[in-house]
Amino acid sequence: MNDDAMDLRARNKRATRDAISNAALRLAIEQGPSGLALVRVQDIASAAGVSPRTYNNYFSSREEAICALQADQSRRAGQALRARPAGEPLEQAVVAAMVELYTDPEPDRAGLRMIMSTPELEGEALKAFTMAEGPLAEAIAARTGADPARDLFPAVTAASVAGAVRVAGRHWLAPGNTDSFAAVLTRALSCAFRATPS
Amino acid sequence: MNDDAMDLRARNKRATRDAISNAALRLAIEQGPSGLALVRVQDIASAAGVSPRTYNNYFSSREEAICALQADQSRRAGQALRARPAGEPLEQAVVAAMVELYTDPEPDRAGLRMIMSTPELEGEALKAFTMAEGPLAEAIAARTGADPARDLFPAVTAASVAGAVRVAGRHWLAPGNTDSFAAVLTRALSCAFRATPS
DNA sequence: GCACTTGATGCGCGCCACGCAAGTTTGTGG
DNA sequence: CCACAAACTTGCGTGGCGCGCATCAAGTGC
Repeated sequence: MNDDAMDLRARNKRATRDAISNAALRLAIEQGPSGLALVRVQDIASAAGVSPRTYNNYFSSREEAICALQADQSRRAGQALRARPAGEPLEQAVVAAMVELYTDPEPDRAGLRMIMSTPELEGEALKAFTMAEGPLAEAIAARTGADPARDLFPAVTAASVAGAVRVAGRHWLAPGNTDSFAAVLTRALSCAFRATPS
Repeated sequence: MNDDAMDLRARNKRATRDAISNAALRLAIEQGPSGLALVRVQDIASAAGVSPRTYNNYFSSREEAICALQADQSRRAGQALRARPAGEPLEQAVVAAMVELYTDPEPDRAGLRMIMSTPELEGEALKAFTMAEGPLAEAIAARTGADPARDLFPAVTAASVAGAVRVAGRHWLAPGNTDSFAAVLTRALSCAFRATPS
């Protein structure tokens, strides 16, 4: 995962991929949620210094390219939870892991707003956040000794957590909100674990 | 919502829409998750007895057409919960509502498998299930007297419930499973409300 | 160095979403 | 009963896009 842990080929690949998704997100933000159709594949490719055909080797749709960074972050949810001390209670560990994962650094409002409140991106955005569920469920199962094949608890909890992250994002973007994302996220996760009014 | 509660125009529109989404889902199932690319817009349209252009007036992608029935079902989640007696405890009401909504009739294995385990449909499928969250959150807020603008609890709970439904579907489709969907769904929802190993 | 693997690019094809402008059906008021 | 207006369907044309295929260039292991 660290750069010097892979060969030149892999590093170049990752670099191009990052360049493309960064360019895609940046251009999308520039046009805003309403002008997404104006962001052409050609624009993304040339902004990333790459041919349109190459762009297409990495992503098979503009939506996927735009949401790729968010998806990559979500993929790290499992490892974030595993990084917590083994003795820590589940809820506490999950909250700490998610707060660390999603608030380092504090998310970019424009980017998150672009992803979360553009209708054409809704499907990809959901995929991006849902991407956390698999790894998270595995990490939860490992931590609690549950059997992922029989117990529904790990997968359901992972889904609840991912859902809480989404809801927290939406609430954080709402006009008039002044709290830090960490605070909102903590509140949302606490709801997910209690499922009772807070 | 009832057929005779709308004029001819509305009924015809709904009929066309249903014809298209049914045709889309049927054709997709026939080709299986691997052959989705073989289902052309032209095929869906002619199977539904409608022109390709008309198909496009109802849906803006094949994926959307295929998942439309699932999406419509999810949209009814709010009303399903509101139909429960007012005094009933939240968890009990939610479980009853979801079981009634999603197991009447028992879901079609081929259809659900098509939707839930076809990579190209992942985004639309997530949208379809997530579509339940908004109405559900409103119904939960109404039932508990929470303020949707300030309290995260309704939205987070709705997201947990929708997630549990998805997880239940995946588990129910898993090879070797013999339980009824109602049973799996009940178990999943109970996990969502407790967030502790069952 | 040299053969081999892997990624980047150009080209071309089939498909698709959608604006536009008829043509056709449905609902309404005289 | 009829004409008119609103709404739906359809055909056509256009701009993009996803992707297979063949080729070229860069990186890798011996």
